[in-house]
Amino acid sequence: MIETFETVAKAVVDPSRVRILKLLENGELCVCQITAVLGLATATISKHLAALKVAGLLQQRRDGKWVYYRLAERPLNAYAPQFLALVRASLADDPTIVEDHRLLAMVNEVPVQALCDQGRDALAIQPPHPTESTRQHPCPIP
Amino acid sequence: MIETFETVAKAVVDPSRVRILKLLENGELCVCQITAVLGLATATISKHLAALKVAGLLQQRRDGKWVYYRLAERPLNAYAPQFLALVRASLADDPTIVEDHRLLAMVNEVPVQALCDQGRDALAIQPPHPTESTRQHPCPIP
DNA sequence: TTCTCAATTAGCTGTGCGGCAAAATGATAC
DNA sequence: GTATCATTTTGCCGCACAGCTAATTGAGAA
Repeated sequence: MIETFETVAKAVVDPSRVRILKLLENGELCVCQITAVLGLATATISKHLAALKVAGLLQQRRDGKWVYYRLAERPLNAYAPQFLALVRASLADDPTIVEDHRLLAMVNEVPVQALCDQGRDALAIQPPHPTESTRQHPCPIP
Repeated sequence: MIETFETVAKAVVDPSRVRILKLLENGELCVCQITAVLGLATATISKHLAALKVAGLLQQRRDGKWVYYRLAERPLNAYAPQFLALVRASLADDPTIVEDHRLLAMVNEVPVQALCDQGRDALAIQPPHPTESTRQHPCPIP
């Protein structure tokens, strides 16, 4: 009861886990995709994903050598849906979340294989949609 | 943004703080009343109350030498109302919460002054509404 | 079978925090 | 003014956990 509630609540306390949940609102993602966006060690991401899964917030699917995670669409415990709804209704305009989604858009332009090989570097050669924040200053100061 | 969210979420992670929130759903309570129900050190309760207040979940009122806390009825930050609603909709049948409410009923039978003087012992001499769990066994085994 | 490699697990370190006792605070009573 | 006393703050201890690197796992490729 209260232990289950605590487990789910704990999953939502950590900023990294909230960022993962917000990313997955757009659909399932491979572990290396999440890793590329968050910029943390693969082991750390994996541990977070395990915690979110235990809390009943995520589900898992294997495809070849990659593992995809998605938001749990079926209530795996009494509190998961309510917390998911709360997160979904929150933080859409948070700077970190916005930046994560921008990186996610870039990640989606790259084949998963490239991400697994090069990690975040796979994004560096992918500026086809320049935005205000990524656009180079015309006269960079040395 | 996400820091505020984290602060409120953190307040809901700890079981003791959830128990306090559930107690206050019935109306405001004095610090020593909460202490008597939870059975923790006064300093610990005070720290929890401060955290809940900082998170925008509680408000404070002084009456004589006692301080009363109540659920924040006006949104003090963007996420407090949603978390309060989630807690309110949860754990009504949790054993710990049920027991807390039973103790709260006993606490309400005792003047606040008695609680401050004797703490939880003030409840021992107050069995006017015997329940299954408090009723004495007719032939106590020595 | 053996090799490869994405993902997980194990082991470690530093930090955050819940619990308590003791000291400080501050409003009320005298 | 001083004393009392509910509450808060401080200082400390032990534990839980986020992060990392290194080792292990296990599914697909050869």
